[in-house]
Amino acid sequence: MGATSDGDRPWESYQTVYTNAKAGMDGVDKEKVQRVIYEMSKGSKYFENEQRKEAIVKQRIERMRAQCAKLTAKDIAQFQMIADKRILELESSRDLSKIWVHSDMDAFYAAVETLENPSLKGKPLAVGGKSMICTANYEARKFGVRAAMPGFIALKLCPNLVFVPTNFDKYMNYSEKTRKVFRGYDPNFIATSLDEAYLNITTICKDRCVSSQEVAEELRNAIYEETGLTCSVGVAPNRLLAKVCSDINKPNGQFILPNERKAILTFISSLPIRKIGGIGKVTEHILRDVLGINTCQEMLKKSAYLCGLFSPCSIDFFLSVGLGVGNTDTQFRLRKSISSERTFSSTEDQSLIFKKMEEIAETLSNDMQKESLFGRTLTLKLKTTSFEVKTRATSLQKYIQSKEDIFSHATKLLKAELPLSVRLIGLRMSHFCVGTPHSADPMQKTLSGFIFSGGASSSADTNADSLIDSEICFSDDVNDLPLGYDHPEQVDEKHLTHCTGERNEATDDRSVAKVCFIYIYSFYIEMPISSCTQSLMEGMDLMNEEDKSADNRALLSRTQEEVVLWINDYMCSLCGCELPPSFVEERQEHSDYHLAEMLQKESMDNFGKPTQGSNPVQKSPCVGRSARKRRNKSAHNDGKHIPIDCFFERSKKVRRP
DNA sequence: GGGATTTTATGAA
DNA sequence: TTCCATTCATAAAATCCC
Repeated sequence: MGATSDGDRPWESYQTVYTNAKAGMDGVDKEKVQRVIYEMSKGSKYFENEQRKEAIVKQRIERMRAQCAKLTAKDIAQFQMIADKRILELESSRDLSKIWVHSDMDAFYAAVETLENPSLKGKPLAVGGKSMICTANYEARKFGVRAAMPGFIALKLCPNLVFVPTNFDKYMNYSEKTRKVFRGYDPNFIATSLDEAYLNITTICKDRCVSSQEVAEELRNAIYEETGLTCSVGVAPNRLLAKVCSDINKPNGQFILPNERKAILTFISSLPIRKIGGIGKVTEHILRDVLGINTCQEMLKKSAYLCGLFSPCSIDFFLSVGLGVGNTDTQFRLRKSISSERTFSSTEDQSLIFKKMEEIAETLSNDMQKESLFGRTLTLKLKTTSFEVKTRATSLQKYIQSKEDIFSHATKLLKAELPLSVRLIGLRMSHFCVGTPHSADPMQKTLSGFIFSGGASSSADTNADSLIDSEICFSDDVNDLPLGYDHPEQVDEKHLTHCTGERNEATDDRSVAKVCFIYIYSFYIEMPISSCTQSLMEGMDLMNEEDKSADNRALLSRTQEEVVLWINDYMCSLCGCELPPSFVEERQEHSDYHLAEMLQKESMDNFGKPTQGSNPVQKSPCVGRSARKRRNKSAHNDGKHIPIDCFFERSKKVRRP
């Protein structure tokens, strides 16, 4: 098959992400672009690695073809039944009641640069460096220049190309202006990047009795008035389709897909699969070369084969694409990892490699401090001189954040890989502990909620484990310990005996919670436990017996009331942090955070005792978790959500009919 | 053997 | 003359460990 014309036109087989057509590239001489990219790349280490990866994909395609060929008529009939059943289920989940908008700024970074420097107007412009371009304006796109293309190739395609370095502060500033406008149409809008967002305009349309077309026009005008920049929008009954629609009349245009099943199916029928978010170079290649699928509608025609080849998750995604069914609810995602990586000229010099890694550890640590994040899984990423990517990960006993901790654990990972010739080093932290609004675990009990609601959760989780599983944990840094203690173990022991009399296996979660609360309280106000234990313990015990003394009521209400006021029902009055109304748990936790802050401040006022160092609350008292196994790891996956980018080959252990 | 963790691959902006 | 980024999410496969 494929290897036909490689002799005459070798560039035709060299496909990269940026050889795919994008908005504004209609009149481009694709063959010329492809040839230039090939000529510039040929023979490089990068090129060789791309060929290696391409060969792996080809093998995969061959494997899948063989798998298809083995299917008997009976197999296919069986898979067709499974597919039809799933199609019916997905069809019945079709929701046409919502109106979604996808807004996408036109050549955002380039447009901002031109707005601030009008002399750039009309010139082909690329934002980014010599090694990589972030965005190209429409003048540059006529030459085949586009995002994710290395600068030196772009310059070859367009010798008059003007380069402007990126300036993210500037883009963030303009992005915030657009978000101000979005908020007026949907306070819970979903921002997916600096220049893209999804808005649910169902309510706006209904309340104001206007069509989605009018709202879309108004929105684009409002964005232009606020920023001086143009955007394109797509309107559709779900996010998957809205995203496709926003690309149709780019730039400075809009496309409305009505909320009618027939219109959607017509729209989908001829739509190339590559237009769908989540289907990239490899998936397109596989679907085309294995099953001959080019359009979304063909997903349904080949549904039996899809069921025979892919995982349930991928099948759901592909069939949804065929039906034009997509997500219609507003769901918020919390950060799951944070990373930093740098590319440099290849080196084998080990002292230099460690020096680079130390710099990255510092950057990462600083970024984590900005968001008060502590993580327990550290991943080292290496890209060798031959462009091969390796990752090495380790999960730790405690949560870390400091540069020293990150660097020392990364060093262990790196040492095992030496000797090495690398061009990139990266570090990533994940598995965060709670402590700030942005790192909240949705399953996490809130501090006040846990203590004052009696602590016990639904059913099984009613012993001291809940504290460990809830990831309330403490620093093992001697400097962070309460006065009079110098070892974390000593603290645990002293606290438990001091507060409960003796360490008791039968300790219920409520008393553990009390101990924990007193610990945290004493920790925050930096006072010996003995000075604050008595009254607090009494207070909580009395409350338990429903004693309604004024003091206890005060303590209770202080903890349960909303400490935070939400401006416009969106922004925290105390710190400006933004949390939409639907972030119920996160808001409660955020409130707890400020409560702890207030308790600390109050204690300073009362006792006139200055705190040492920076704000202890800010320090997020974490770290030091028991080695015990975690349970209910993925409890929040309800199985209904279809991730947009799950489309992998079905594993070997696939069930046969 | 099965759950947890690690590694690789894909995709998006 | 040089010569292909960074950050994040997620799924599947591979491996580890009890």
